[in-house]
Amino acid sequence: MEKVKAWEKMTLITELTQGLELVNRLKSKIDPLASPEECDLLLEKILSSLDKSLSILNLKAVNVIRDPCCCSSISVLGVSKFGIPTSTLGKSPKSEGSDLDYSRDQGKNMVFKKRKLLQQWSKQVRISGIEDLNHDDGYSWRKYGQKDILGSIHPRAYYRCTHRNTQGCLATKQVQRSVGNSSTFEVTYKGRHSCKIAQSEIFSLVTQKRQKHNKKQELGYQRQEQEMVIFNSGPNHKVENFSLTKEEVFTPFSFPPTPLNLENIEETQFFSNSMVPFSPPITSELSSYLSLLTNQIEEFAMDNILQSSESDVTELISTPTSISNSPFDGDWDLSVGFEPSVTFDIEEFFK
DNA sequence: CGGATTTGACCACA
DNA sequence: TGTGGTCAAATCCG
Repeated sequence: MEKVKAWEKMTLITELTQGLELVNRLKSKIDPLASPEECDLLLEKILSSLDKSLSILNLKAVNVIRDPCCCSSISVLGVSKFGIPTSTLGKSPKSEGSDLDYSRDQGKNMVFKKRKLLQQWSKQVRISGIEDLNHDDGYSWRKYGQKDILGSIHPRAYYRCTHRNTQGCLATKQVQRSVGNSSTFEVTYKGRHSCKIAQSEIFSLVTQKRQKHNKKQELGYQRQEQEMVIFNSGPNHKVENFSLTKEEVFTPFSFPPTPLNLENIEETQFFSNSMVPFSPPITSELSSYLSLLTNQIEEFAMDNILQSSESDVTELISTPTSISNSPFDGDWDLSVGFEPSVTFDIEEFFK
C-alpha cells in the first residue's frame, strides 16, 4: 500500500514537473514568430500530463459525488474536478439523510442551522493594511454578525456572500484583527461561492481588460503587458499561510454550464474542461493563464507533494477532522492543489 | 426607501 | 455550561 502511494507520488511529481517544464517552454514560444502547430503540440502534452496526474488523483475521489449546486464546477485552470456535496461534507453523523436542519424559518431562507454543515473548507489569509475588506477578494460580502472572541482583544466579524439570498451562495468569511499586529487582519473563508454574479462580473472584467488591451495595441503600445494575472499578491494583500483540510474543496471560480455570451467565448474555451484540448488563439491572456498554471503547479508541488510531511503543514485551519494532515492519506480531491485563489490577487488582476 | 450594518438573543456543539 | 456561529429586529446610510 505504501509502495503504491510512493509510486503515485513519484508519478505525480514527474507528471507535474513535466507539465511545468512544458508550460515554461510554451511560454517562451508564445510570440508572433511561433507556429501555431508547435503551440498546439505543447498544449496537448501539457494537457495530457495534467490529465494523467488528475486521473491518479481522481481515483482517490471516485466515490465522491459531484456537488449538486456546482455540478460542472471547473477551476480557473480548466482542471476538471470532483466537487463534494455540501450536504455531505463535514456532516455530523446526527445530521445525515433527511435530517438536515434548517433555520427556524425553514421555508424562508433554507439556511443551514448546523454549524458543521458549512465547514467544507476554510482558508486563512492575512491582509496587512487597511483596505476594503468587503472587496479584497473580488467578492462582495455582507456582514451578518460580530462576536467577541475569548482570548482575543478584537471582535470577530462574520460576513456572508451578498448573493446568499438571491442565489443561495453559501460562502462566508470571518475577519478578525490580529492580536499581535492590529493592522493585520486574519480572514477565514468558509463555504464555496456558487453565485453566478461574481463569475459573470469576473468574465465581464476580463472582457473589459481584453478590450482595453486591444485598444492599447491599436494605439501603438509596444510593451507586452502581463496584465491578466498577477501572482503572489500585491503589497497589501499578503497570503501568508494557506491550508486545506482534505474534505475541503474550494472553487472560487466554479463555472456553471450556463451559456456565456459570445464575447467571452475565449474565456469559456479556456475555462472548459482540460480533457478537451482548446485551440489557440495564443494571446497575452493565454500567456498569463499559463503563468498561472505554472505557479499553480509549483504551489501544488510545494504544498502537496514536497511538503507532505505532517510537520510542515501549517496548522491554521481549525476545521474539525480526525484524519491526518498528510495530503496523500485517505480520499480527497486534489484539484484543490490548483485552487487559483491561493495566489490569485483579484485586486491586482482588475487594476 | 432599500440595502447594509449593528447588536442582543438564540442555538449548536464540545 | 461556555463559546462560537447565526438570526433578525432595529438602526444607519446613501
